[in-house]
Amino acid sequence: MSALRHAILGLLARGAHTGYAIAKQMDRPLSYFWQARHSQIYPQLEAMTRDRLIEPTTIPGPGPRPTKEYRLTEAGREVLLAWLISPLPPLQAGRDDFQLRIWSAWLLSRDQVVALVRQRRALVAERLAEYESTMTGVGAGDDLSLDDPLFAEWMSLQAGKGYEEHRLRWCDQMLTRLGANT
Amino acid sequence: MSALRHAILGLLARGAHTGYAIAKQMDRPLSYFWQARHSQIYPQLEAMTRDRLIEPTTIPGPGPRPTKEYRLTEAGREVLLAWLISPLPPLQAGRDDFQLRIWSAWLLSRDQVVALVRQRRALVAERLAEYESTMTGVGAGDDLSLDDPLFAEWMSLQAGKGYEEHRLRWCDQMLTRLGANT
DNA sequence: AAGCACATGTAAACAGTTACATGATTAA
DNA sequence: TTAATCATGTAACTGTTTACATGTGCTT
Repeated sequence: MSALRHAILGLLARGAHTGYAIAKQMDRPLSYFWQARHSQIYPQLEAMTRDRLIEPTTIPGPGPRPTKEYRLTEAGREVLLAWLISPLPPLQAGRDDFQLRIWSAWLLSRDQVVALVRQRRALVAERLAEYESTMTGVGAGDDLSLDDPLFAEWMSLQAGKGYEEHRLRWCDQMLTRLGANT
Repeated sequence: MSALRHAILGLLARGAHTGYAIAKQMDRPLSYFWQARHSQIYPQLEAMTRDRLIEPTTIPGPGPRPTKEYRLTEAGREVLLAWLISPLPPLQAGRDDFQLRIWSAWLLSRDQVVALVRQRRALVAERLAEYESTMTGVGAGDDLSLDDPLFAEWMSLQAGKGYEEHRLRWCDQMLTRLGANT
């Protein structure tokens, strides 16, 4: 199951959409959602229909081909739910599976969301510790010369560490909002 | 010119490396650098050699095939520098061109780094404004029910907004360190 | 009448992952 | 002697982008 499938399932769980509407949501990268072009989405909708995760109904619309509105099948909803509560993959660069799951967190119970965020928090804390131990080896930033490769590395590490700190704070904020202690 | 090429050029600007050493650096995602597997790197090194951006010298080493150490050519250095000072592409999801450039910022003058970070800051500030205007439409988070899709959207938007705030703070920190006012 | 948003698709190229394949050197 | 690390490559597959292709309905 690819991330794109999960993104589409997450969108359709909120209601029926045409391929065009899905493509429009995924075309602009705001709100931390998945990004994809319509040329990727239309074939994927075909494949998901074949796999009985979604089903189309033809509705009136413009253009040379029939306009189709897709909705989740029961199997589709089950696949989405199973993915939401499966163990998180390790942190990786680029596209973020966890962030995609959060978009569908409204389908889960409070306890399930808390468990998901706690898993995330553990992974982020681990990564943050790696950053901190790496950074003791690089130096203080103020002591480094601008034309020293270590200065550039320090800048990169500052960015990476700040990023993980943000993600950790977010987890803690959400756990507080959910009424769970960190 | 693909991002992978720029990543390899940035690494080789710091000194000669074997394909294996490059692959090792790029295999672990720490320090905000580019991620790639050796299966992507070896063919790319071939292609870059053909394009005269890098050149190999055979050195003694283990295994059935010759061990090659690559270094930048003058043309390679020029391509790297030209990329570093070219206008930043728009913010996109996933892999981050700017973060990759920062890794090679030690090759630039103070003024060039300041210009680069200011460009970034402008793009991030623009995005942050988009987040803020979107979030007024969603609501307060505390008022929303956990099983409301808007609650999940609020969580996503909180994460995205916090991310942009982090990037903005990073720009300001770096500009201060560089002795430039925001 | 021109231009834009709606709407769906395909083709070709490029990027990236996983798995296969080989073998020397070094340390436990 | 067994295992890890060094070292380089290819093949098959999956994912993503860019460009091509078509035509309606609404607004200016």
